[in-house]
Amino acid sequence: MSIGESMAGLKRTHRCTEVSEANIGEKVTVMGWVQRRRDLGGVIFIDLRDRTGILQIVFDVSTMGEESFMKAEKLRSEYVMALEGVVEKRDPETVNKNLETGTIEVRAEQLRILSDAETPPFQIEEDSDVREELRLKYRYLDLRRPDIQKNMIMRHKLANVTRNYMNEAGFIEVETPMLTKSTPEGARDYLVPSRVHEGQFYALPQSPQLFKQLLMLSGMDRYFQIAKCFRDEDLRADRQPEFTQIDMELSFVDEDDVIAVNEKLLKKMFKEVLDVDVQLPIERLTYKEAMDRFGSDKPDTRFGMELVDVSDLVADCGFKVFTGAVSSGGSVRGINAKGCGDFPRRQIDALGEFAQIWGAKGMAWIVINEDGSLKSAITKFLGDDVVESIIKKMDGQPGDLLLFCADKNDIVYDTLGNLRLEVARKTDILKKDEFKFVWVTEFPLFEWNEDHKRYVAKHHPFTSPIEEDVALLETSPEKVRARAYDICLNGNEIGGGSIRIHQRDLQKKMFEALGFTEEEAEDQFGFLLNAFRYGVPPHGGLAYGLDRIAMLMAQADSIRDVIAFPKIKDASCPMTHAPSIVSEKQLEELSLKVESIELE
RNA sequence: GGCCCAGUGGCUCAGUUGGUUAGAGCGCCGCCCUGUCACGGCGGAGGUCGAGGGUUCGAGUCCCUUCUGGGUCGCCA
Repeated sequence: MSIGESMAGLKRTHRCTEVSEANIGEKVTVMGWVQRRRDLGGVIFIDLRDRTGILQIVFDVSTMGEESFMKAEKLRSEYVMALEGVVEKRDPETVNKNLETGTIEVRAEQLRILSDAETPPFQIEEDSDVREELRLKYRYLDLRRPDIQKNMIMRHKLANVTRNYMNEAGFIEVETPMLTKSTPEGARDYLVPSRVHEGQFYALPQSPQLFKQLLMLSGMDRYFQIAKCFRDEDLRADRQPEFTQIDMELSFVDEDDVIAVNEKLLKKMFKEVLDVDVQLPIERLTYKEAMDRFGSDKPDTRFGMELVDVSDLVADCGFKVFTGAVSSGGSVRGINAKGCGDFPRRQIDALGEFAQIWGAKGMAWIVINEDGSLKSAITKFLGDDVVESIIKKMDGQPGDLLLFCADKNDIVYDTLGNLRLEVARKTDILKKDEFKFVWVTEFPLFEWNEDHKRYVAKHHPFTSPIEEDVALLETSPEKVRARAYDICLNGNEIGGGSIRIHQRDLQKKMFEALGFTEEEAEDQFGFLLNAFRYGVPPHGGLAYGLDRIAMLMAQADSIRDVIAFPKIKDASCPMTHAPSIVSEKQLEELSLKVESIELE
């Protein structure tokens, strides 16, 4: 039979670690969970836990009487108790330096067991290495663990700092609809059937994009929202189907204005949440620079190992793989893995296999031995002069490992960009407590989609092209640069935005370039085009992935560690078992029929 | 959808070239213990080795299939 005493007549006076030496001699009432029990016979120590930490309670048979003591003997892990007692200073030899409250303890006078508890399926403790499957099934217990609670509190601070800053900076928080219109462009939508409109569907927002633009048109001037967003795509360690954006939009601004506001926000966030100083201004790279130097549009700038273009050096050498790549419009580039010349052959081969994930047909390499001699399968094809010039250009020193990729440019970038990260991981040079920001600007406006055989917007269709490139919209769309910018932190895209199109004609031209017919544009975005007839301020904005920022701040490996109730890989919830089948009656009301389901 | 990794008491793991009755630590239960804080001591319970099939005299171990979870590529305007 379960125990569950009333707390009537008791009022909590302190949270666990709010009790301090200042309270010595006072009677206090504390409540919480039993973290640990140390039963020594005539005296029992209980570590009482709440979200603030641990407080030691002493039950002493000689001072509290047999009957009360017998109740204390029943206490077990995770029981919920209320306790009245007197705060005492501990003897010097019994001080626990590991506890915030280690110099005091509470001598129990009256105990109530508010709730008993079954033994939890895993121990509630910090740095638990229980498998995540189980943790998520019992997430409500997992959330009792101090490190996850710390993450939740940190996330709260992050949101709170953001709200305060945005308010001070003149932003108004406006809620936008969760039930909205499906737009096939972009990620898959989560659809919500309408009961009233038979056969029709709402979509959950992928972002408040169109609404925030309309709010600018409405004269809100500066809007922000901490907004839930939804995308029905496959999950990753840093991707959930529902996630939170810090979303903002500003009127009468250019790129520099948006960046200035956000640099101050980032500085404040990291100062107030982590006490980390972000140096302003944050470095800016154009997309082209980012790709040329780091092989990535979200470069990790915590370390060098930048890409070096050696195409001109090898264009006429005797190695067909290299000359072929150059003559067909691609390139040959390399990275210098400093001090990795001692990698065993097996590890170099593993890097070669890794390179193939990114589409490279192979990976050439040169080891510069400590005595200056070379080990490589390709030097004999290149010729001494070429090898020497390559090593010079790449600053090859004894003990270095040079890695090369020769292919079409996008494959070279992808391969070397990822090899660069892989080598960094293998050599353990990435420090999670180092925070390196970088803006990446001037993204291409479009990218070619091979499946659909047309250009698609790289950011979204409302992104303004750079003015001098507008003429290229009809002739060579691939060359048009966008007034778009991403903010990256340690190789993660944590936010992105753009200056939007505010001219109706240009917006129409954009839809044309994307292959929309006038009817399609009208059907999907008619309300926006229509709104644009009525006076639009130039505007732009940005949206952060709040979960990702929280993850990096918490130095967590997964976004799930900073989300209270995350979904797992197949987008289901192991605790609630959502999604689930619904009753015939519910389907009927929605005029829906499920054609076939696999029976369990 | 592809590839890679993992699955052995409640938890975390070990388990040799296939060989007796599958082990450890933590947790749990009982008894003892008045200054512990990873309390200690003594005793105890707890396992269809993810599931199914196959090879074999014999399978936790080898093979096939499958399930579950993680990572990743595709995908994510």
